[in-house]
Amino acid sequence: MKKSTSKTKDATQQSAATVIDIARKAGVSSMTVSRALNGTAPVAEATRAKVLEAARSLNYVVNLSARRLKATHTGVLGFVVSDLQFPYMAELVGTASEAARAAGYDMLVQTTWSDPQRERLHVGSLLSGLCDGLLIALPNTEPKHLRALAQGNVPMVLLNYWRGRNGFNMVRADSHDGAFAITRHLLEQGHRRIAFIAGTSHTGQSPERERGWRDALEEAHVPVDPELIRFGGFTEEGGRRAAAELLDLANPPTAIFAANDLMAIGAMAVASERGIDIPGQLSIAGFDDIPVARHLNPSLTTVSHPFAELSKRAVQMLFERMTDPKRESQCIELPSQVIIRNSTGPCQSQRSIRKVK
Amino acid sequence: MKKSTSKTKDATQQSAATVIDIARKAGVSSMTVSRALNGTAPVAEATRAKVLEAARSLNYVVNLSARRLKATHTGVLGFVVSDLQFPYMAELVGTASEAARAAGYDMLVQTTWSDPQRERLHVGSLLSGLCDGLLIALPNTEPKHLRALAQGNVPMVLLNYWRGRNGFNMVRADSHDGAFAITRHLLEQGHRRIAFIAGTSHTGQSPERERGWRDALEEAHVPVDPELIRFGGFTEEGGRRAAAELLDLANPPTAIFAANDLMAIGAMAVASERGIDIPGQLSIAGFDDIPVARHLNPSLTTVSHPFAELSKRAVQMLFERMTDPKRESQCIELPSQVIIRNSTGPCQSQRSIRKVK
DNA sequence: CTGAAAGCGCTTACAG
DNA sequence: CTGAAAGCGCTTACAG
Repeated sequence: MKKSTSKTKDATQQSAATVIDIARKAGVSSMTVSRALNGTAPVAEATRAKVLEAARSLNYVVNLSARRLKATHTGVLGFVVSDLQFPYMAELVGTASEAARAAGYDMLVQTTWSDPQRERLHVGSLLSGLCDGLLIALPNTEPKHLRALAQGNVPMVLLNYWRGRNGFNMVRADSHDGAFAITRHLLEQGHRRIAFIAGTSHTGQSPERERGWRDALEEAHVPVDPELIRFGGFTEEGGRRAAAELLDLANPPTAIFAANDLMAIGAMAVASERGIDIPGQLSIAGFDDIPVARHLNPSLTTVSHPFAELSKRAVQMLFERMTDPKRESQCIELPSQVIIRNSTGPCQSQRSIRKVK
Repeated sequence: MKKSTSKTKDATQQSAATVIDIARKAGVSSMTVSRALNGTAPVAEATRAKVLEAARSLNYVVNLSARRLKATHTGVLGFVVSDLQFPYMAELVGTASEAARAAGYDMLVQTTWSDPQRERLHVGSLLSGLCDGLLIALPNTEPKHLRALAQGNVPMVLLNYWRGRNGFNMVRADSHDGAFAITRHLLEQGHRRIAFIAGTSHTGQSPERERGWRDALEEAHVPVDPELIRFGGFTEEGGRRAAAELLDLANPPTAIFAANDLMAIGAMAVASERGIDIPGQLSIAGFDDIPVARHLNPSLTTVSHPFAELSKRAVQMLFERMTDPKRESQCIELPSQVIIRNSTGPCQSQRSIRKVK
C-alpha cells in the first residue's frame, strides 16, 4: 500500500516490483534479496522466509534484462529458426528445449520467417544479448550473415545441411547417403527409369539428394536421363506439376524419387487422379518423413532424419562451447534412415528393362 | 585492432561491441550512436554514415537487455506456449508472429512443456521483463498461476478454452457449438447410437465438446446412453482402447465422435483392424482438424478452429491493451467450423433405428 | 544536430 | 550471514 516511490502520485498504474521493493518490505538489503531468491549464497533461514514471503506478496517476477546485464550466466538458451510451422523445426526446437531443460536451462525461440532481409539484419540481435548460448536452424541463410553473430561473445551451434568446413560449430543431417540408399532400394525393386524431382537448390539439401540419386544410378550402371529430372520447388503444387510432366513423357518413369515428402504427396495426388496404381504401376518415394507420411494411402516410403538426436547433439555441443569458448569448431553429421512403406514396390511396367536379378 | 579497453590483456576472447566502442571509432558520443542506429532523432547524414560504418565493422549487435532496462518500448512481443509440437500451437505462434511483424514487432517464444510446476513458478518471468506485451496459450494452466503476471506491468492476452469471465483479456475458440453441429450432422445421417470419446477434462475442452454432443442428442430426443461415453485421454492409444470397448458392446454405436482427432485416428485404426468399413458400417468424427486429418483414408470429418483468426485477434487485442493499459478486460469467442469429409456417412446398421426422415 | 549526466534492475566483487 | 558501492549497455531528459 505504501509502495509508491516519492514522485509517484497515483498507484493505479503500478509498475512491477523490484528487489528494492522486496528489500524494503522484508527489512533487508537488495543483495540479501538477490541471494535468497537465487540461492547463490547462504542466507539465514528466517531471512530467506521473510524475503520469499515479501516476493510472493508483491507478485515479484525477476527482470531478466537487468540480470543479464550484469550477470555472466542467465540460464537461458536461444534458438533461432526460420519457420516453426515446418513440423521438423518444431521437433528440433522441442527436443532441444527438453535437453536444455534437463540441464537446468530455459529456452527462448525466435522465428525469422525465412525473410533474408530480416535474417541478415536481425539474426541473433534479440537473443544474443540475453542468452548464454545460441542454437541456429536457418537453412536458407547464407553463412556470411551468421559471421557477425559468430564473432560476438555468445557461443553458437548451427543445425543445417551445409557442406564443407566453414569454421562454424555445426550438427548436420545427412542427405546424400539417404538419397543413395532409397534410390538403391528402387533399383533393387527392378526400376530403371527412376525420376528425380528437385527442390530449391540454395539450401544444399536438394543438390545433396540429387547427388545421392546419381551415385546410386551410376553404381547400378543406369545412365542418367536428363528428361527424368524435374524441378518441384519443395512444394506440393510443384510436385504435382513435375509429376504430371514426367507421366506425360513418351517413355515415363516407373518410379519417382522426390527430394521431399511434400513433392511426393503432390506426385501421388496426380497419379491417383490419373488412375495410376501406387505402387503397382508407379513407385513414389519422398524425403523427410513428415508426420503425414505414415498416414497417407498408400503410406509413403521416405527417408527419416534423426531430428531428436540432431538437436540433442547440438545442445550438447553448445554446452561444450559455453564451458570452453576457445575450443576449436566442430562439425558432426548424423546418418538418415530409409523408411520403406507401401508407396514403393516391384517394377511391373512393360516398358522397364527387366534384367535385374 | 585497438579496440581493447584498458584492462583487457588479451583480445582473443573479445566481448561484443557496445555503443561506446562505436562512438569511439566514429568520434562521436554514445547518444549520437544510439540516435543514428535507431533513427529516434535527427542525425547529420555524414555522422550517421560514419556511425553505421563503425557499427558494421565492429559487428555490432544491439543488446536488447540493456535497451529494455531503460527504454519503455522494445518492439518485442512474447508468446508463452505449452508445447510447440502440437501443430495448432505452432500455427498459433506462426500467425501471431506474422501479425506482430506486420506491425513492426518481433516475437520471442517460450515453451513451458506443460509442466505445472514450471508454469506456476515461471510463467512470464523470462519474457515479461523483456517484451512490450505477452500472448499466452497455456490450456492446462490454472488461472491463478497467471494472476501474478497479469498484475505486472506487461499487458497480456490469453488464448484458450476457458469459460466464464475472469478479468483476463482473452480470445477463445468455440468448442460447444462445433461439437453440437458435428453431432447434429451424424444425427442427420440417421445415426442414433452415437458414442462420445472424452479427453482429459481439466482444460475445459472435453467437457465443452461433451456438452455440445449432449445438447444435440437432446434436441433430437435421443437419450444419452452412459455406456456410449468412454475416456480416451486425448491420445491415439486412448482412442484405440475406448473404441475397442465401444465395438465390444452388445449394442455397439454406429457412429463415434471423439473429442479430438488423435483419438479419432485411434478409433479408425481399431475399426480397420477389425475389418469394419468406414463409413459404411461405422462413422467416425474428430475435433481439431489437425494436418493429417485430410490425408487419412478415409479422410476425417472433424471440426476446425480458426487458429489464424484467433491469433490475429489476440495480437490486435494485445496492441489495444498496450496503447491503453487501463482499458477494461475483454473476452472474444470465435466460431469453429464443421469439416465434412469421408469418415462419416449414412447409418446402415440394422440395429439402428431408421425413422429419421 | 550533438553531448554530459543519470538511472533502468540487477549482480559482482569487496568488506565486514 | 549481510551490506554499501559500482557498473553491466543502453536510453531518457535536460542542455546547448
